[in-house]
Amino acid sequence: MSRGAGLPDPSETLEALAPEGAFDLAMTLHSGQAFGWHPVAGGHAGVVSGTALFLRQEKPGGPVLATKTAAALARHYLALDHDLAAIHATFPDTPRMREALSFCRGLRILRQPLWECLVSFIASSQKQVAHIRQIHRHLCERFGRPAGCCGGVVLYEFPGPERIAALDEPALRGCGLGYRAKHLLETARRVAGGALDLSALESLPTPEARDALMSLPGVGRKIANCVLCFALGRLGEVPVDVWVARILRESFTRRKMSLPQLERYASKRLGPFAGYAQQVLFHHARITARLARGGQRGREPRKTLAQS
DNA sequence: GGACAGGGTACAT
DNA sequence: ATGTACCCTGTC
Repeated sequence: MSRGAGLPDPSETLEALAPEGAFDLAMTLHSGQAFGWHPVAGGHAGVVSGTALFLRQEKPGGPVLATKTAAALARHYLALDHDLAAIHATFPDTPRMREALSFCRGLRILRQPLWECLVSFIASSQKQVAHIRQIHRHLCERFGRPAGCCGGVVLYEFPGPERIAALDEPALRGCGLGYRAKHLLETARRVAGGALDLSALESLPTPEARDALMSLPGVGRKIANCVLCFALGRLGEVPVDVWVARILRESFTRRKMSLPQLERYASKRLGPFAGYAQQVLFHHARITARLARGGQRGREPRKTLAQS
Protein backbone atom coordinates (compact mmCIF):
# COMPACT_ATOMS: atom_id res chain seq x y z
CA MET A 1 0.00 0.00 0.00
CA SER A 2 1.56 3.26 -1.06
CA ARG A 3 1.03 6.63 0.46
CA GLY A 4 2.67 10.01 0.44
CA ALA A 5 2.31 13.11 -1.66
CA GLY A 6 -0.76 13.61 -3.75
CA LEU A 7 -3.30 13.94 -1.00
CA PRO A 8 -5.62 16.66 -2.19
CA ASP A 9 -6.28 19.06 0.63
CA PRO A 10 -9.63 17.81 1.79
CA SER A 11 -10.34 20.65 4.19
CA GLU A 12 -12.63 22.46 1.77
CA THR A 13 -14.69 19.38 1.12
CA LEU A 14 -15.13 18.35 4.73
CA GLU A 15 -18.13 18.90 6.92
CA ALA A 16 -18.16 19.11 10.71
CA LEU A 17 -20.29 16.55 12.54
CA ALA A 18 -21.57 17.01 16.07
CA PRO A 19 -21.74 13.95 18.33
CA GLU A 20 -24.15 13.52 21.24
CA GLY A 21 -21.50 13.67 23.95
CA ALA A 22 -17.91 12.52 23.83
CA PHE A 23 -16.31 11.03 20.77
CA ASP A 24 -12.89 9.58 20.05
CA LEU A 25 -12.63 8.77 16.37
CA ALA A 26 -9.30 6.95 16.37
CA MET A 27 -10.21 4.82 19.36
CA THR A 28 -13.61 3.97 17.90
CA LEU A 29 -12.19 2.94 14.53
CA HIS A 30 -9.39 0.86 16.05
CA SER A 31 -11.12 -0.80 18.96
CA GLY A 32 -11.49 -4.16 17.27
CA GLN A 33 -15.06 -3.76 16.02
CA ALA A 34 -14.27 -2.65 12.44
CA PHE A 35 -11.29 -3.75 10.39
CA GLY A 36 -11.20 -1.67 7.23
CA TRP A 37 -9.75 1.69 8.23
CA HIS A 38 -6.45 2.98 6.90
CA PRO A 39 -4.39 5.65 8.59
CA VAL A 40 -3.68 8.41 6.05
CA ALA A 41 -2.16 11.84 6.42
CA GLY A 42 -4.22 13.75 8.93
CA GLY A 43 -7.00 11.22 9.33
CA HIS A 44 -8.59 7.89 8.45
CA ALA A 45 -9.75 6.53 5.12
CA GLY A 46 -12.15 3.71 4.46
CA VAL A 47 -15.17 2.58 2.49
CA VAL A 48 -18.65 2.31 3.96
CA SER A 49 -21.37 0.67 1.88
CA GLY A 50 -19.42 1.33 -1.30
CA THR A 51 -18.72 4.98 -0.53
CA ALA A 52 -15.15 6.14 0.08
CA LEU A 53 -14.87 8.20 3.23
CA PHE A 54 -12.23 10.41 4.75
CA LEU A 55 -12.56 11.17 8.46
CA ARG A 56 -10.50 13.50 10.59
CA GLN A 57 -10.33 14.48 14.23
CA GLU A 58 -7.32 16.43 15.47
CA LYS A 59 -7.70 15.18 19.01
CA PRO A 60 -10.19 13.13 21.02
CA GLY A 61 -13.20 15.29 21.82
CA GLY A 62 -12.33 17.74 19.06
CA PRO A 63 -14.45 18.48 16.02
CA VAL A 64 -15.17 15.55 13.72
CA LEU A 65 -14.75 16.22 10.02
CA ALA A 66 -16.08 13.97 7.30
CA THR A 67 -16.24 13.94 3.53
CA LYS A 68 -18.95 16.47 2.77
CA THR A 69 -20.72 14.44 0.14
CA ALA A 70 -21.11 11.58 2.59
CA ALA A 71 -21.72 13.42 5.85
CA ALA A 72 -25.07 11.76 6.52
CA LEU A 73 -23.56 8.33 5.91
CA ALA A 74 -20.66 9.12 8.24
CA ARG A 75 -22.96 10.37 10.97
CA HIS A 76 -25.02 7.20 10.80
CA TYR A 77 -22.01 4.88 10.61
CA LEU A 78 -20.24 6.58 13.50
CA ALA A 79 -23.44 6.45 15.58
CA LEU A 80 -23.05 10.08 16.56
CA ASP A 81 -26.70 10.04 17.62
CA HIS A 82 -25.98 7.63 20.49
CA ASP A 83 -26.41 9.53 23.72
CA LEU A 84 -23.17 8.41 25.30
CA ALA A 85 -23.78 9.92 28.73
CA ALA A 86 -27.13 8.17 29.01
CA ILE A 87 -25.57 4.89 27.93
CA HIS A 88 -22.66 5.18 30.36
CA ALA A 89 -25.09 5.91 33.19
CA THR A 90 -26.49 2.38 32.83
CA PHE A 91 -23.11 0.69 33.33
CA PRO A 92 -22.47 -1.03 36.65
CA ASP A 93 -20.54 1.11 39.09
CA THR A 94 -17.52 -1.07 39.86
CA PRO A 95 -13.81 -0.27 40.01
CA ARG A 96 -13.02 -2.25 36.87
CA MET A 97 -15.84 -0.58 34.93
CA ARG A 98 -14.89 2.90 36.12
CA GLU A 99 -11.29 2.39 35.13
CA ALA A 100 -12.20 1.05 31.70
CA LEU A 101 -14.69 3.84 31.14
CA SER A 102 -12.31 6.62 32.07
CA PHE A 103 -9.95 5.14 29.50
CA CYS A 104 -12.64 4.79 26.83
CA ARG A 105 -14.66 7.98 27.23
CA GLY A 106 -15.31 8.61 23.56
CA LEU A 107 -15.58 5.01 22.35
CA ARG A 108 -18.73 4.36 20.35
CA ILE A 109 -20.24 1.26 18.84
CA LEU A 110 -20.48 1.76 15.10
CA ARG A 111 -23.35 0.89 12.80
CA GLN A 112 -21.55 -1.34 10.37
CA PRO A 113 -22.87 -2.66 7.09
CA LEU A 114 -24.33 -6.08 7.84
CA TRP A 115 -22.58 -8.26 5.28
CA GLU A 116 -19.14 -6.79 5.90
CA CYS A 117 -19.57 -7.17 9.64
CA LEU A 118 -20.73 -10.77 9.30
CA VAL A 119 -17.78 -11.72 7.11
CA SER A 120 -15.27 -9.91 9.31
CA PHE A 121 -16.37 -11.86 12.32
CA ILE A 122 -16.55 -15.18 10.51
CA ALA A 123 -12.91 -14.44 9.76
CA SER A 124 -12.22 -13.52 13.38
CA SER A 125 -12.44 -16.85 15.16
CA GLN A 126 -9.18 -17.80 16.85
CA LYS A 127 -7.43 -14.84 15.32
CA GLN A 128 -5.75 -11.65 16.43
CA VAL A 129 -7.13 -8.28 15.44
CA ALA A 130 -4.12 -7.51 13.23
CA HIS A 131 -4.75 -10.68 11.32
CA ILE A 132 -8.44 -9.97 10.84
CA ARG A 133 -7.50 -6.61 9.36
CA GLN A 134 -5.14 -8.34 6.97
CA ILE A 135 -7.83 -10.72 5.76
CA HIS A 136 -10.23 -7.82 5.34
CA ARG A 137 -7.67 -5.96 3.25
CA HIS A 138 -6.97 -8.97 1.06
CA LEU A 139 -10.67 -9.52 0.39
CA CYS A 140 -11.15 -5.87 -0.59
CA GLU A 141 -8.02 -5.52 -2.70
CA ARG A 142 -8.48 -8.78 -4.58
CA PHE A 143 -12.24 -8.95 -5.02
CA GLY A 144 -13.63 -5.48 -4.35
CA ARG A 145 -14.12 -2.71 -6.88
CA PRO A 146 -12.07 0.45 -6.38
CA ALA A 147 -14.20 3.04 -4.63
CA GLY A 148 -11.83 5.97 -4.49
CA CYS A 149 -8.41 7.15 -3.56
CA CYS A 150 -7.16 8.99 -0.53
CA GLY A 151 -3.67 10.14 0.34
CA GLY A 152 -2.15 7.84 -2.24
CA VAL A 153 -4.06 4.84 -0.91
CA VAL A 154 -6.52 3.19 -3.27
CA LEU A 155 -9.67 2.27 -1.40
CA TYR A 156 -11.61 -0.83 -2.37
CA GLU A 157 -15.20 -1.66 -1.67
CA PHE A 158 -15.90 -4.74 0.45
CA PRO A 159 -16.90 -7.55 -1.95
CA GLY A 160 -20.55 -8.50 -1.77
CA PRO A 161 -22.00 -11.98 -1.20
CA GLU A 162 -22.42 -12.64 -4.93
CA ARG A 163 -18.76 -11.88 -5.59
CA ILE A 164 -17.53 -14.13 -2.81
CA ALA A 165 -20.00 -16.87 -3.70
CA ALA A 166 -18.47 -16.99 -7.17
CA LEU A 167 -15.00 -17.73 -5.78
CA ASP A 168 -13.58 -21.05 -4.67
CA GLU A 169 -12.01 -22.22 -1.45
CA PRO A 170 -8.35 -21.87 -2.53
CA ALA A 171 -8.95 -18.25 -3.53
CA LEU A 172 -10.27 -17.52 -0.05
CA ARG A 173 -7.52 -19.51 1.64
CA GLY A 174 -5.13 -17.29 -0.24
CA CYS A 175 -6.50 -14.40 1.79
CA GLY A 176 -5.39 -16.09 5.00
CA LEU A 177 -8.76 -17.48 6.01
CA GLY A 178 -7.53 -20.99 6.72
CA TYR A 179 -10.29 -23.40 7.64
CA ARG A 180 -12.73 -20.48 7.75
CA ALA A 181 -12.59 -20.29 3.95
CA LYS A 182 -15.08 -23.12 3.69
CA HIS A 183 -17.45 -21.44 6.15
CA LEU A 184 -17.28 -18.11 4.40
CA LEU A 185 -17.83 -19.65 0.97
CA GLU A 186 -20.88 -21.59 2.10
CA THR A 187 -22.27 -18.57 3.94
CA ALA A 188 -21.79 -16.38 0.86
CA ARG A 189 -23.55 -18.96 -1.30
CA ARG A 190 -26.52 -19.16 1.03
CA VAL A 191 -26.85 -15.40 1.18
CA ALA A 192 -26.30 -14.88 -2.54
CA GLY A 193 -28.72 -17.70 -3.33
CA GLY A 194 -31.45 -16.24 -1.16
CA ALA A 195 -31.49 -19.03 1.43
CA LEU A 196 -31.00 -16.32 4.03
CA ASP A 197 -32.28 -12.79 3.45
CA LEU A 198 -29.94 -10.52 5.39
CA SER A 199 -32.08 -7.46 4.80
CA ALA A 200 -34.92 -9.14 6.67
CA LEU A 201 -32.89 -9.44 9.89
CA GLU A 202 -33.21 -5.77 10.75
CA SER A 203 -36.91 -6.10 11.48
CA LEU A 204 -36.72 -9.46 13.31
CA PRO A 205 -36.77 -9.71 17.09
CA THR A 206 -33.31 -10.36 18.48
CA PRO A 207 -33.71 -14.08 19.28
CA GLU A 208 -35.01 -14.83 15.78
CA ALA A 209 -32.30 -12.74 14.15
CA ARG A 210 -29.68 -14.58 16.21
CA ASP A 211 -31.08 -17.98 15.26
CA ALA A 212 -30.98 -17.00 11.60
CA LEU A 213 -27.36 -15.86 11.89
CA MET A 214 -26.37 -18.99 13.80
CA SER A 215 -27.84 -21.16 11.06
CA LEU A 216 -24.91 -20.02 8.90
CA PRO A 217 -21.72 -22.08 8.90
CA GLY A 218 -18.94 -20.47 10.89
CA VAL A 219 -21.38 -18.44 12.96
CA GLY A 220 -21.82 -19.48 16.56
CA ARG A 221 -23.21 -17.61 19.51
CA LYS A 222 -20.30 -15.20 19.90
CA ILE A 223 -20.12 -14.11 16.30
CA ALA A 224 -23.89 -13.82 16.02
CA ASN A 225 -23.82 -11.48 18.99
CA CYS A 226 -21.08 -9.41 17.36
CA VAL A 227 -23.26 -8.94 14.31
CA LEU A 228 -26.34 -8.18 16.40
CA CYS A 229 -24.46 -5.55 18.36
CA PHE A 230 -22.17 -4.02 15.74
CA ALA A 231 -24.43 -4.11 12.68
CA LEU A 232 -28.01 -4.51 13.84
CA GLY A 233 -27.94 -2.04 16.71
CA ARG A 234 -28.87 -4.60 19.37
CA LEU A 235 -26.70 -2.91 21.96
CA GLY A 236 -27.73 -5.22 24.77
CA GLU A 237 -26.19 -8.32 23.18
CA VAL A 238 -22.84 -9.34 24.62
CA PRO A 239 -20.26 -11.22 22.59
CA VAL A 240 -18.32 -13.19 25.20
CA ASP A 241 -14.86 -13.96 23.92
CA VAL A 242 -11.67 -14.99 25.72
CA TRP A 243 -11.03 -11.39 26.81
CA VAL A 244 -14.47 -10.68 28.16
CA ALA A 245 -14.63 -14.08 29.85
CA ARG A 246 -11.32 -13.30 31.53
CA ILE A 247 -12.52 -9.86 32.67
CA LEU A 248 -15.78 -11.22 34.02
CA ARG A 249 -13.98 -13.93 35.97
CA GLU A 250 -11.31 -11.54 37.25
CA SER A 251 -13.47 -8.60 38.23
CA PHE A 252 -17.14 -9.47 38.29
CA THR A 253 -17.82 -12.98 39.51
CA ARG A 254 -15.86 -15.61 41.35
CA ARG A 255 -18.34 -18.36 40.59
CA LYS A 256 -17.19 -20.87 38.05
CA MET A 257 -19.34 -20.47 34.96
CA SER A 258 -19.54 -21.95 31.50
CA LEU A 259 -19.58 -19.63 28.50
CA PRO A 260 -23.39 -19.60 28.15
CA GLN A 261 -23.69 -18.90 31.87
CA LEU A 262 -21.16 -16.09 31.57
CA GLU A 263 -23.15 -14.51 28.76
CA ARG A 264 -26.38 -14.60 30.74
CA TYR A 265 -24.55 -13.18 33.73
CA ALA A 266 -22.98 -10.43 31.63
CA SER A 267 -26.19 -9.33 29.99
CA LYS A 268 -27.81 -8.89 33.40
CA ARG A 269 -24.81 -7.48 35.23
CA LEU A 270 -23.77 -5.04 32.51
CA GLY A 271 -27.27 -3.69 31.97
CA PRO A 272 -29.44 -2.72 28.98
CA PHE A 273 -26.39 -1.62 26.97
CA ALA A 274 -24.33 -4.64 27.91
CA GLY A 275 -22.80 -4.83 24.46
CA TYR A 276 -21.55 -1.29 24.80
CA ALA A 277 -20.13 -1.98 28.26
CA GLN A 278 -18.50 -5.13 26.91
CA GLN A 279 -16.74 -3.15 24.18
CA VAL A 280 -15.37 -0.67 26.72
CA LEU A 281 -14.07 -3.48 28.94
CA PHE A 282 -12.67 -5.35 25.95
CA HIS A 283 -10.81 -2.38 24.50
CA HIS A 284 -9.39 -1.28 27.83
CA ALA A 285 -8.15 -4.77 28.63
CA ARG A 286 -6.56 -5.18 25.23
CA ILE A 287 -4.73 -1.85 25.33
CA THR A 288 -3.49 -2.23 28.89
CA ALA A 289 -2.21 -5.71 28.07
CA ARG A 290 -0.41 -4.28 25.06
CA LEU A 291 1.09 -1.49 27.17
CA ALA A 292 2.20 -3.97 29.81
CA ARG A 293 4.01 -5.97 27.15
CA GLY A 294 5.45 -3.11 25.13
CA GLY A 295 5.92 -0.63 27.95
CA GLN A 296 9.38 -1.88 28.89
CA ARG A 297 11.17 -0.89 25.75
CA GLY A 298 9.12 2.14 24.83
CA ARG A 299 9.39 3.13 21.21
CA GLU A 300 12.67 1.43 20.56
CA PRO A 301 12.71 0.05 17.01
CA ARG A 302 11.84 -3.58 16.72
CA LYS A 303 14.55 -6.06 15.89
CA THR A 304 14.76 -6.63 12.18
CA LEU A 305 14.56 -10.13 10.80
CA ALA A 306 16.96 -9.32 7.98
CA GLN A 307 19.82 -11.43 9.35
CA SER A 308 18.30 -14.86 9.81
C1' DG B 1 13.84 -20.78 15.66
C1' DG B 2 10.16 -22.97 18.22
C1' DA B 3 6.41 -22.41 21.13
C1' DC B 4 2.29 -20.02 22.18
C1' DA B 5 -2.03 -17.81 21.77
C1' DG B 6 -5.26 -15.42 19.13
C1' DG B 7 -12.50 -11.21 19.61
C1' DG B 8 -14.58 -19.68 18.23
C1' DT B 9 -16.98 -23.19 15.76
C1' DA B 10 -18.28 -27.84 14.50
C1' DC B 11 -18.42 -32.28 15.77
C1' DA B 12 -18.01 -36.33 18.67
C1' DT B 13 -18.67 -38.15 23.18
C1' DA C 1 -22.44 -30.43 29.13
C1' DT C 2 -17.41 -31.05 28.21
C1' DG C 3 -13.30 -32.21 25.06
C1' DT C 4 -10.79 -31.62 20.78
C1' DA C 5 -9.30 -30.62 15.98
C1' DC C 6 -9.06 -27.04 12.96
C1' DC C 7 -5.62 -23.05 9.42
C1' DC C 8 -2.48 -19.70 9.93
C1' DT C 9 0.13 -15.66 11.68
C1' DG C 10 1.95 -12.11 15.03
C1' DT C 11 4.73 -12.16 18.97
C1' DC C 12 7.93 -13.32 22.38
